[in-house]
Amino acid sequence: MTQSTLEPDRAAGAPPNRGSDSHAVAARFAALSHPARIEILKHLSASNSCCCREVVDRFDLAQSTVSQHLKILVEAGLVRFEPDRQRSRYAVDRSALADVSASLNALVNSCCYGR
Amino acid sequence: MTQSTLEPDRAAGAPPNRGSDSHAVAARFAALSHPARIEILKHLSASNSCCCREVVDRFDLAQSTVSQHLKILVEAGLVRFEPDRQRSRYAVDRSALADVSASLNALVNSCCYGR
DNA sequence: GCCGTTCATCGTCTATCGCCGATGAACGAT
DNA sequence: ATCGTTCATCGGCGATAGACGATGAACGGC
Repeated sequence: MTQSTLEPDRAAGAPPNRGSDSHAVAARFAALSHPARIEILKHLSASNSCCCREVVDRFDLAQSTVSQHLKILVEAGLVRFEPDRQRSRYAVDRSALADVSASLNALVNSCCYGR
Repeated sequence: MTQSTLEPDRAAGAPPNRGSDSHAVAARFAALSHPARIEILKHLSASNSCCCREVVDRFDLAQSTVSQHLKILVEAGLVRFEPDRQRSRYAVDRSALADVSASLNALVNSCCYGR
């Protein structure tokens, strides 16, 4: 819906400019667009990897809420999920995060290349 | 609402990590979390500054929709607005954009400092 | 003075977000 | 076998996002 003419090179079989597809980039930013998720990311990275519960009693959010936030981060590819028995492991995907950063840098550069 | 314990160092008189307040950062990412707004940003920067109309007939969105997107970008501080008669001028605030990029870099670094 | 253009704003609609409590599955420990 | 813990998912609720058309103000040109 509403993808309209935003991505003219979308329908074609072209695998064009990886890393600067507006939809993909926007989706990643969306995952970062909530303070709770940013804090969760920090927390995850501080303690190399966490289970859900660990996050839950750090921030006072309901377990279901935290689970959802984690899911969003996972689906955005920013966090890797490893279902280890009960203690499912959530860990920051540092390269993915660096990737987003690179995308943003690219955007900033494309906005400043002339000067 | 729901700011709860997300910012543990909020209530104290501490002026702690300016520039990495999760709320502020998240708000900027929110502005970037829509493909149309990313494309608009690119367009704005390509043609140094634009009026609303110019953006409107580049992307096929209603004028009101574009106006809203621009407003969101302005309110996020990513775009500067100069009401020049009819042809209101919208221009990317490059330093603000660089700032967001820096915030994200900081986040990435804080996620990778150990390795 | 009158018309066309530009644009911000309002009202409306639908879809999604963000939160929660409840539920049920999976597993560990006793 | 049973109980407690962990966690993903569902359903519901209020709020917000994103889209549009319509409206009215401001201005330029005729």
